[in-house]
Parts: sequence; C-alpha cells; structure tokens
Amino acid sequence: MSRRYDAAEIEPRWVDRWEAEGQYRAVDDPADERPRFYALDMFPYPSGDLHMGHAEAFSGGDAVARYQALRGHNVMHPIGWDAFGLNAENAAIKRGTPPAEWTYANIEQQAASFRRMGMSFDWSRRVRTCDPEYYRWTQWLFLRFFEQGLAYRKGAQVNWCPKDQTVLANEQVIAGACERCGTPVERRELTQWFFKITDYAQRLLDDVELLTDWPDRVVTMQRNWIGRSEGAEVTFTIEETGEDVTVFTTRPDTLWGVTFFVFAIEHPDVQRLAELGGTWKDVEPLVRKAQQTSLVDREAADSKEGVFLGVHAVNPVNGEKVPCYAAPYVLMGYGTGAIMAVPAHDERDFVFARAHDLPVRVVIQPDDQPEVDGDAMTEAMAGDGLMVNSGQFDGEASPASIGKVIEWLQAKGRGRAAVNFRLRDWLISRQRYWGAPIPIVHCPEHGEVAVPDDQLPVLLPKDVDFQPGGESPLARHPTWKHVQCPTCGADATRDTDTMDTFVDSSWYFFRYCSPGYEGGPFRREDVDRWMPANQYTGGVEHAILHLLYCRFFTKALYDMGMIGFVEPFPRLMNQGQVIYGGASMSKTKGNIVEPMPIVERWGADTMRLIMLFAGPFEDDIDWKLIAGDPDRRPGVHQWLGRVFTAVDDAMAADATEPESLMRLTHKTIKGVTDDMERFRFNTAISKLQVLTNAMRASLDAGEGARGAARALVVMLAPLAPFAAEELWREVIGEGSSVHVSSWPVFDPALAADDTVTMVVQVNGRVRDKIEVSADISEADAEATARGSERVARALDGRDVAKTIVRAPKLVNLVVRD
RNA sequence: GCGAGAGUGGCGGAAUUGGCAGACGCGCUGGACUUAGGAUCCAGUGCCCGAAAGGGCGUGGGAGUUCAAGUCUCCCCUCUCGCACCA
Repeated sequence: MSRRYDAAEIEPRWVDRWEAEGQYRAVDDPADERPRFYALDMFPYPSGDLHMGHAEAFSGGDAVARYQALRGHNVMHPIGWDAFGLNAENAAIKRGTPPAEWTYANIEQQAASFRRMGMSFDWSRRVRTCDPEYYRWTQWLFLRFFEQGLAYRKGAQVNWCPKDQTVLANEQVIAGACERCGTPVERRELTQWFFKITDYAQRLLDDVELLTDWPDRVVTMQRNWIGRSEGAEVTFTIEETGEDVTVFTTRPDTLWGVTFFVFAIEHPDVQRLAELGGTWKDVEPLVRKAQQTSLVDREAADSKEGVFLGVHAVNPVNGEKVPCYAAPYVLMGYGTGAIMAVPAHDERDFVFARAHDLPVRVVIQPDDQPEVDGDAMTEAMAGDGLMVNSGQFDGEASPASIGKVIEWLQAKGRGRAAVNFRLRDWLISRQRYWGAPIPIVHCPEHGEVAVPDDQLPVLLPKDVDFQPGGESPLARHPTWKHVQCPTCGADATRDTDTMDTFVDSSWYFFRYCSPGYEGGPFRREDVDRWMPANQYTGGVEHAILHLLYCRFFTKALYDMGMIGFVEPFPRLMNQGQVIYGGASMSKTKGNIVEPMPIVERWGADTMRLIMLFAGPFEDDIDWKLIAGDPDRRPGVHQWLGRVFTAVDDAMAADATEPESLMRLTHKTIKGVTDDMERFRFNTAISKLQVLTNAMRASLDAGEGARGAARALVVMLAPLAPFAAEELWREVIGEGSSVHVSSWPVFDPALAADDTVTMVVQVNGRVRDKIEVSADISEADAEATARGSERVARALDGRDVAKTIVRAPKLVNLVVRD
C-alpha cells in the first residue's frame, strides 16, 4: 500500500522532464502581468566541482526563487560563472593545459551538478565571464569609464617577486615571500590602471541608507572600509626651506601640543629633506628596508622605529619649531603621508615620543582627572576635556572647540576643514593572462588610445606561454601586442595588462537581464524592468570588495544614463559557511565533504534539507556536528519517507478530515509563509514535520488528511522540489507541475487557536495548565484558575494578595508571605 | 586595541510583544515486528530527590527591575567574525 521513497529513481526523471517543459524560463513578455521577482545568487567560480558552500547557498537561493514563483511572481533565477582569474591560470601552469580548457571543463561539471540538484535556473540567460561575447562588454564598459575619467593610469607600489618577475596580489605573499618560489618579495613602483572609486566615496557611504535589508555587519564593514573621517588640513612650514607641508588631522584642537612632525618613509620629500638635514646616511637604510619589505609585512612595522631628518617644521598656531622624523608608523597611503605628532593625546605618537625622548605637552585637561604632567604620563589621553596651554583657546571645551579652531586657522590661511576617506582607488591591472585584456593601445604619438568599440573584443591569444618568469604572458607574446594606433596608424603596442576579475563580476547581473544582446552590455529597458534585484544571496566573504564594486558600477552607470537606479541589491542575504570541526574545510586538512556524493547516495532533496534544516541560513554549519555517521540514513531522508507514506495514505483514505487537522494545516501555512519570507528554512521544515506527524496520527485513527496532504506537498516544493513534484503529479494526480501551482492560502479564523492552554501560576510558578476557550473572559479565566485543585493545594489556604490575569494565556495568583 | 555578533539538554537548534524553557530533528535507552534493511513502528529521554504522586534546580557568571526574565538594565567571563598604526 505505502509507496517507498526512492530518490535515485525519482529525481533524474524529473530533471529531464522539467528541462523539456521549460518551466523555469523567466517570462519577458510585457503583457505578463505578474509582478517580477529577480532572485539573484552570487555566481560561482569554477575551481572544480561544486562544494558544500555552493550546496548551502544555492539550496537557499533556489528555495527563495521557487517560493516566489509559487507566490505568483514572474521569477528570473539566472546562473553563470565568474570564470576568469588566477586559479585557472595556476591550475594551467601546474597541469600544462590552457586555462580555458580547465575552466570550461569545470563549468560543465558544475552545470551538470546543478542540473542533478534540480536548481530552477533559467539556463537561457547563462553567462561565462571568459567568453569573448561577455568580456567584449567588460572591455566596452572599461572604455566608458575611461571616457569619463573614471579609469586612469598612475604609478603604484606593488608586490614584486624578483625571481618570477611578476606582480603578486597581497594574498600571494606568504610571510613576506612569494607563495610559488619562496623568494622574498620586494616592493616596486609600477604604472597601473585604476578605477576612480574614491569619487564615489561619499555616495557609497550615504546610499547605505537605501540598503534596507542588508545584514548590519555587512553595512558596518562597508562603512569602515570607506572610512570617512572629518577633521582639518593644516599647513606647516619647513623652517630650513620655507616650503609648506600639509597634514590631515581629526584633532586640530590639539595643535598646541605638537612636539614633533613625522613623514612616511615613502614620502617623496624624505630623501631631499634628509640630504639637506645631513642625515641621509641614517635615513637611507630605513628607506631601503621599507622597499624590500612586502606591502603585507609593511603593515606590521615597528611603531618605535624612525629617524630624525635634521630639519624642522614650524607650527602655524604658535610659530614653534619641532623636529621632523621619517617613520614607518606613518602611512603614505592615508591623509597626506605626513602628520603633526601630539604625544600627549595620541597613543601612537606617545609611544614614539617615549622611544625617542621627545617632549610630551598636555593641551587637553580631562574634566575628571587631576592635572597631569607630560613627563609623568604613562599613556596618551584621547578623551574630552578643557583646552590648556593653547593661547587664546584656553578654557574651551574639547572636542566642541574643533570648529572654532578650524575657523581661526582658515582666517589665518593656514588650514581648512577637510574630510578624509580610507577608501583608495581600485587597482584593476593584473600582469596576468587569464582575464579581460585592457582595450587600450599605447601610441608614441597619442599616448593612451582607446580601442574603437567596433574592434572589440580584444581577444586573448591562444598560443601563449603562461609559465611563470619574465614578463606577463601577454607582454611576452611575439606578435599579439604589436598593432597600429587607431588614431594615426603608426606602430603602437597594446596594453598587456588584464583586468581584475572583480571587474567581470561587477556587472554580470545586468547581463542576465539582456541575454545574448549584441548592441551593448544590456538594454536599459530590460535592466530597469528587472532591477534592482529583489534578493541577492551569497557568501559573506564578499561583504566588502565585490559588493562595493557592484555598487560603484551601478552608480557610475546611472551617472552615464545607462540605468535608472543607484543601488543594485537593496536586499542581501548571507548564508553561513560550511565548516568541519570548527575549521574551514581544506585539502591539506583532509576534511573536505562534497555535496555530490550525498546527492548520489541520498538524493538532492535530502542534501538540500540537510543544509536548510541544520540551523538558521545565515549561521555556519559545522558538518562534524550535524552529520554523524555518513553511512547512516539522514533524519530528513526518513522524514521524506514518512511524507510519502502519509500523502499516499491520505489520498487512499476516504474518511473526512478532522477539524483539528484542518486547523493545524492553516496554522502551518501561516507559520511557514512567515518563515519563508524571513529565510527561516529550519523552522519552516520543523513546522512541516509537525504537520506530517499530525497527518499520520489522523490517518492511524481512521480519519482523513487530504487537505493537509495537498498543502504539505506545495509547501515542500521550494525545499525538496523532486519529492514534492513526484507526490503532486504521481500520487495526488495533478496534471501540471507543483512548481507552477500556487502557494496555499490560510483562513485566519482557522489558523487561530479556538482553545488555548492556560497556565496557572502561584507566585510565578506554574502549578497547573488548563485547556480553555480562546475567547474566555478575564473573570472566567480567574474563576477557572481558582477552581483548580492543584492550585488550591499550592495555595495551601493562604490568601491571594494580587491576581494577574492575561486571558486566555495566563493567570498568576500572588501570595504575599 | 577598535567595531559587530553570540553563549540554551549528549548534539544541531526552537521560544515576534517579558508570560508553559528545550518545538522539530539527531543521538541514546527500552520494547514490538521482520522480507535482517539505508529497515520500520511504539514508548521514554534537561538535571537532582522520589516506587509514584509530587517537589527542588535550570538558558556563561554576578547583581538589579518585575506578579513574572533566555528575553529588559548594569557589571564580569568566554567564544566567533571583521578591521587593525586610518593621524
């Protein structure tokens, strides 16, 4: 009688049928009146087959897409691959095969796995960023940025491996050495391409307000990354040369406490000033050391290190002469690369001052502390207080006085209010092969010349030597870079850098809206129709860079009139990571668990349910804790088996459905709907399990359960799409797919309880639980409570001093002793 | 150091507004059944005392507010994540 649940038989059958029926194609007919829903998942990087992180992310993303379709939306749920990048190139180097071969093989593997998992993707919109028809438009967008002055070249410090003769990303520098050959990494000044994201710093910060459904921590990370600080620019003068040097400070109110001045080691004036001051022989070793230190290690520099330059800076507020130093604790990349040092009120300056025996002068007296002598201090005082030793500002309350000080500086022409951002321009040049070539030609006559749009894409050559060493593969190619200048026809050379893969992934969600479009990267009307995306799902590892770059692109394209909105994803959901034993899975630890073996053994539905039932979607899943014995049948698989027999039995039973089951069904619909809206897949599944158990009990008692069965199957559809489809069409006998049916509707009257368990407390302790009508009056509730024998026993004859009645949930009888 | 978040049974986790702590599932214990299977089904399962009825304790620790605290306030401890010389 009961149907046996056999995922291996059921699932592949539906994969083929769904594909044939084409039910996951987004409908782009303007006549379709259903509201649109763009369910966007972060596209994967094809570095092998799908891993557990993908399984978790896409189980959730697919549940959202399917749920929204059942809710009556015209859903677009596309998929693609972020297919350029270093991994492919490194794999190619290791295997001796071209990066394209490895990449496309992995894409096919992942695509096959996604199909087997039954993901509801609209395959007709697939993108692969390494396809020439995709990177053609990446290049086209680069040229638009170039025209707008948003793409430019300048010198930059990069990590350089002297043996491999190549630039390294920060991630490729391990303990100051090249990850491939172990050679100590140096710093080099190279001319590189940048995107001018700093032009958008303020808007990227302000528009955080529009990100209504982003996790707080991601918003915070973006804010911190942009790093806005308000303060002032103040101009000092070098006494020996009379030249001006400007610093940025957030504390102009401490100007009177400046006792020395510090340049970053890399500051362009350091060598000249040191030579002038006669100290270059002392300064040079420090400069040399800094050059030989990787950018990564540079950040861990000793905060006490530094050398006197032999020159002095004149403080504009009081004309005092203070010594100038060069020290690695001052960063060239922030502010102006030079600082005024106030050791009494800045911790870093304090440490340096003590190490170099420099004076410490208190200029802010904290309200709640006795007067402190600078020489006796053990740490800097950064707090509020009254300005002292500060000329006409003595007695002003800090930090409220900052504005006044700035005004005064401005009047003197020695300073002005200023805002500084931590955000740097985006370095997009990569001296690598496997990326989109930068579509620029360098002409001896005309400089940087854009490749004309009609000559795009600038194709990657196939016959390349991508082994490490020497110049980058494109630069080394014998013929590729030699072209004529598009402007004058003279002999010229192509730019041999490729773009950072984050450029490719900053606009793929626009391309999904206009698949195959040949007139541009996308049609404005398509993008404006589908976007902003209704939901973006992906890993929190992209909290800063990817999401910030996408936001930047969107604003830049808006400014160019190419789209009609400024934020691409107002709703963001981060799934947790899948880890093992508290640590990330990795080959070296040998703790990798893969989803496809689980799919093959227990089915895709079971794999999905394991991920979704393990806990809240945004929490990490520790596989070691949830998995148990790998040969043991997973609990969710057992549940699916019980669902099969329950639905089967329900359809076979003729008896009418009891009211209690109907009520539970409506209550479940209400609760699961709410859970699905909030990504509470784990509690949604738990509620469906409760309903399954109630169906079983009803059927075992000889009563019906058909209504419950139908509702259960539809609600199961987003979470376990194969099992739901099999039950819907083969057991319930519906003619079309459960995935094009509609989400059940609950009757609020039935979803509400008619009876409630009323808790009766004595002195706040539960003494009895009584089943009462949900609309019981306060008086009846109290009377019922007092009528309880258990309550009477607990009262033990004592008088009730106070009664709290919260009908129908609770009565508390308070006895004062 | 700064910022954000979290501590609940043996385990994963439930518990919109303060109102039955531990839903649901795993595991475990006992039993039934058998076509001995990836079984299935039934009962039990926070801790302590007790044969039971019942009672006491219990959400990292300590105070507080309240008739009532996992939930609110203060202090402390631990862990996770992010940033980390940002002037």
